[in-house]
Amino acid sequence: MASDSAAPKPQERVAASVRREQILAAASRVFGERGYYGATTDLVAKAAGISQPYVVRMFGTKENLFVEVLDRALGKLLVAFHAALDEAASKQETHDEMKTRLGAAYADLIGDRGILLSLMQAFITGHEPVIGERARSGFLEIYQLLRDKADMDPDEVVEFLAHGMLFNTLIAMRLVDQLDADDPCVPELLEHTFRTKLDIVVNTVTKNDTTSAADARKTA
Amino acid sequence: MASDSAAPKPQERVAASVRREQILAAASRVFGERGYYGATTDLVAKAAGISQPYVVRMFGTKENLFVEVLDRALGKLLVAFHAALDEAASKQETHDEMKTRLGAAYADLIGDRGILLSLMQAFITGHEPVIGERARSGFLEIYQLLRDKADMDPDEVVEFLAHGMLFNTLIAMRLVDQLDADDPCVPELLEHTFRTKLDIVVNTVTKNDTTSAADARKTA
DNA sequence: CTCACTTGTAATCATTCGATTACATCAATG
DNA sequence: CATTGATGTAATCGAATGATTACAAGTGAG
Repeated sequence: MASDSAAPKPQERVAASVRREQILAAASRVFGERGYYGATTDLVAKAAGISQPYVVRMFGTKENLFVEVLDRALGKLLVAFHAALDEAASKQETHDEMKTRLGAAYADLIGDRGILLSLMQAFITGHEPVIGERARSGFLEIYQLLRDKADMDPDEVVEFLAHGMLFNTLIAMRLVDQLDADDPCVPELLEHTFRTKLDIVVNTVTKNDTTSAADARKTA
Repeated sequence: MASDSAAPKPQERVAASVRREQILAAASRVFGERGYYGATTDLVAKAAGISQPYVVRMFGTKENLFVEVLDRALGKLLVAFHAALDEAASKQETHDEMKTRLGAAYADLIGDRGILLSLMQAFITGHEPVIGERARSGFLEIYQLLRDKADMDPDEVVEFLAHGMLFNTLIAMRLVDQLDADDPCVPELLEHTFRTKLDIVVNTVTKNDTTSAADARKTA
């Protein structure tokens, strides 16, 4: 214990632009898991493997950091949808095929953990002036994309969004790592919600947790 | 300032059982609006018109209070669904009529503000051991009720739950008091989501806010 | 080499928050 | 009336948290 003189501190210096991305990735996970209030700048710092003051200095305030995470998440979602639409158009798919493709694109976002959960956390923080405003405008942006670029009528869009919100909620609720519970309802509900994407969801969400990055660093 | 001798303190004593209900009602609003972490025992106390230590002594911990709010909300939801099912059965309604009735019962819960939002806040706090466990079991309880007592097959239940989650999300996002915004998408999205219940949602959610009870007390 | 800039942290501060303690005040009961 | 329990708060405490300051150490240009 006291004779631990081996590695006093690796102290590897990294370009600020790289650190910024690392912090945003860590913040996405932490905010997605604990929400705006429940997440602390120190948790983000530990998840990113750096000190808490660095996080604050890089983004000024916790609110700024959250907004940046939110903007990134929205951007990735919109890019994924645009890509799916382009793909569907290039293959001259039917309307239903395109909708399936959009749903798959949404589900695949789970691979980049934190995106959907950060969005969800932002949505239910509507009472915060800055965050709420950004969340609302972002949601409307998604709505308009689906309606205009995907030629969906309002009812179809609502349907699509509704399933997306259930998707997010079940993941946030952590029902996905209760697949082996004694209640047979769990797999039934999950299978009928996630369909062909269930394996992706379970495999990406069950693995790791918020503190994995910090733990790995400490262990190493 | 110093000559203020008019009303030093009304100090009306109320039975603890009544206070308990007042606190739970206030907590339901505060937790529903700000979530588990964002809500403070002092905000709840102010909304209930009492002191912060009283809130803590009555429920022991903030977590206990939240769980009790969650249990109440779940109970009210289940009661509302059971009532709707009984009503549908007594009138020998069709399957679709019953589903419409269930949807209406859900929407009417908005009248008791905080219920749906507290539930939603609990759902996305799945990482908290105690709250998460209760949220998951409650969600499964709802699922089973709809599947077994309402004779819905899993796909129908998922469909129903999905729309419920979008419902909750739009309210939490505060899109409902943006009806008069310049973006014509807002009324379109809201109308296609809330249908005939839009007026109820707008009228109950737009009015008042968390601090209304405390403000009224102070003003009086 | 040296100077200036970048990257990074330890230490600390002021606030906030949940919780505890001690105390006050009202009401019922004998 | 006096006693006792219920109702309620002021004061305060310790821990957590976002933010600030001061400082250390690496890096590249001239």
